[in-house]
Amino acid sequence: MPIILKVAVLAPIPKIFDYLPPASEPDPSPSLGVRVTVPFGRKLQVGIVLGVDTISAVDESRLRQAIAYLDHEPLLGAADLALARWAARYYHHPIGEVLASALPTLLRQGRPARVQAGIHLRLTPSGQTATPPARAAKQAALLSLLRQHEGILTAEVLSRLDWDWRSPAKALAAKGWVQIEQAPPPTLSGQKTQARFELNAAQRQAVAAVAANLDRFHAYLLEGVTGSGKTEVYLEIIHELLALGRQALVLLPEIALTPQLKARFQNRLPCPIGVYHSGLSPGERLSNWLGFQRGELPILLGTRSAVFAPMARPGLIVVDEEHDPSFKQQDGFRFSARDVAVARARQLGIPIVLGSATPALESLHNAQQGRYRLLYLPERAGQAKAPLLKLIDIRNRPLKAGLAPPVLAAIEATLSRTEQALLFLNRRGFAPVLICHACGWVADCARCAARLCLHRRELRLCCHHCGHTRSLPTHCPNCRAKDLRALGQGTERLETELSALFPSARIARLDRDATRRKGSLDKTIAAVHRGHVDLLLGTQMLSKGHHFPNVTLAVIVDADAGLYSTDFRASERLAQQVLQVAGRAGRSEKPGQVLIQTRHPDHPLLTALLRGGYPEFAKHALAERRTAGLPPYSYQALLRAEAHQPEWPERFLDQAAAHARSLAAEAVQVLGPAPAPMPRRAGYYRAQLLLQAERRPPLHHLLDRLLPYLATLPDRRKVRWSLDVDPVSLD
DNA sequence: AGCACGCCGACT
DNA sequence: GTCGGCGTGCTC
Repeated sequence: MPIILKVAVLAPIPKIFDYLPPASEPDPSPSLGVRVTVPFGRKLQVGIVLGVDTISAVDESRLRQAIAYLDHEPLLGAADLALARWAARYYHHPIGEVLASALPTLLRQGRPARVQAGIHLRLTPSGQTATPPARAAKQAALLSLLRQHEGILTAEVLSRLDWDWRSPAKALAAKGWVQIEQAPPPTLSGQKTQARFELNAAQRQAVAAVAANLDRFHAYLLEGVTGSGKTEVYLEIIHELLALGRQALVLLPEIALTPQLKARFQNRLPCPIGVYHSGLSPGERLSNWLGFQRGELPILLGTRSAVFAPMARPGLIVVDEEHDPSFKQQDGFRFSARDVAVARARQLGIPIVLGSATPALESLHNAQQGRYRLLYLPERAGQAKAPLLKLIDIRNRPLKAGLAPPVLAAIEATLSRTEQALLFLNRRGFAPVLICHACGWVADCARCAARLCLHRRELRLCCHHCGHTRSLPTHCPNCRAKDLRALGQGTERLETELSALFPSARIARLDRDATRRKGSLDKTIAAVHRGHVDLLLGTQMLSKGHHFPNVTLAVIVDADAGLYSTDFRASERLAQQVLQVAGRAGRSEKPGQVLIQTRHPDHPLLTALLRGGYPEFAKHALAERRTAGLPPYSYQALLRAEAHQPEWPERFLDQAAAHARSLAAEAVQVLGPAPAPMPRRAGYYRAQLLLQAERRPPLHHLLDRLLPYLATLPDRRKVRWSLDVDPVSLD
């Protein structure tokens, strides 16, 4: 009887391939989940052994022999493989790519599952007194860094440098000024943990609810306004789990949030804490992934790719800021880390806590349906008072810097109390439109159906969709007139105009442009904390995570874009952003005020938000969704296609739609195809087909049969197409 | 995804 | 007469 390996090659091929075991291995039958190198076409590939069998559908003469196993012990256990299979099926995505996203890059490339000792640099005595070489700037920089860091640069510090330190280090070593050493594996630092926090009644209840059921799957939605102490609840539950010897996986939407959460965890929990996100060096990612997989690290804090990290002793999954759209991957394998996390917890039989001040409407609906248990934290912990929301009707008001008189007065008053104000404007750049006042010409992107945005400091026009930039014209390319005008307002313009209105105020801006330089984000935030900033303005970067205790006024400069958008989720995002920004204000004993500028002060969603906060908003928004038959009252899948030729995407989707309609009972609506909301991007014409159903099974059943059909369409090669199950954005 | 094979235009 | 364009199809 031959032994046949069922191998998922780590490539986007929706197939499992059969191989004969490697010749070199004494034991031909490996554990499932080990990596194996196999000849694949003309190249070698890394794959995962998903099964061992004695028969193959492929003729035995065509089977090739695997080269070698890469692991003695499987990297992915039965549960991890089952999760990958589930995700591949649910998202209709090739299992090989699902598995690839479950592994750190080094393992994906076939490198050994071993933690490499990190390299560190040590200053030698002669190096301490050496004069830095004048002609080698990098060497001199390393020397001065070493002197700043008490003579030692660890692998962690070195990996954060954005220049190549290796050859200068070698040069310094050759001079005898520096020693290059292999660091021992990181050891447990002597932990001094803070006393446990005094929980309030709601927090205690939440902890008790979860702690009572640590041995089985249950999903909890922890809804608590900013400052109500959600983190303390996580910490307390994890504390209990650690006592049981179990592990916790904590997911965050963004890399930027990991350092502060790690610091809070470190302060309170007497154990090492691993971090896993794409900002780490490949070596660090590998070592933390392996540490968690082997059970040496009790806690792993990571972004969405961490959801697949194997757990040696599963205890708990936490998804913090669960409403955040960043949990949905927006290309390739389009999974929702939040939803995969729930599936994973269910499969492992452990609890999962989804935390947010502003839960996704999907999650609230799940709670209402009894699928999740709602844990509510109503009050702000400590003495902090909830900020007061107020709508500012800007219709027919004279605006300065885009701000109405009452807003300007509030800023003035805040400054005079030497408190800080925060302004949220979700549009970077100086102005979103450049128009010729003489002939009406508008600066358009050549490759997108979009306007170019004016960036005045750089004297450039930029496309925010494809990254294309060009220099700012001095006169109209159409009529040669010199009267080009900037329409609309971005953060750069707001900053300029604010500094004219408040000349003595110290103003800082937080957006992608202002924080492009490494470390400048931290610098700005530190300056705000030290009170060196009076007015802080920026995009959604502001609304994430950071606490600014002396901010007592927050201004939402433009709420209207979120109210009348083609995207049905825009208002949900607006409400979430308003409250997240509001959460930055008045955190300590100082009450905060939030002013929301709008031309629609009677809009029912805004008035609901003001009347009863997020819960009231959510009630109305959910009612709207139910009436319109939109998620969470229906389920969607979006088939997208794009091509350089304008007619191809729709032609391809027409065929897809025709087939879908022939397959679909009335249980699934086939909507479209239609041009995408942005019909051209980066030179590609884009169209989409929306499939919607009241229940999931018929939708997935349809997809199961539609996708193989698409693979046979001759026109599929004319387009780039992708399927997005549970899309969060329909563009 | 790679990577070949394969059949039609501008060059030594 | 060849080099090379990217359309088509396969990878156990």
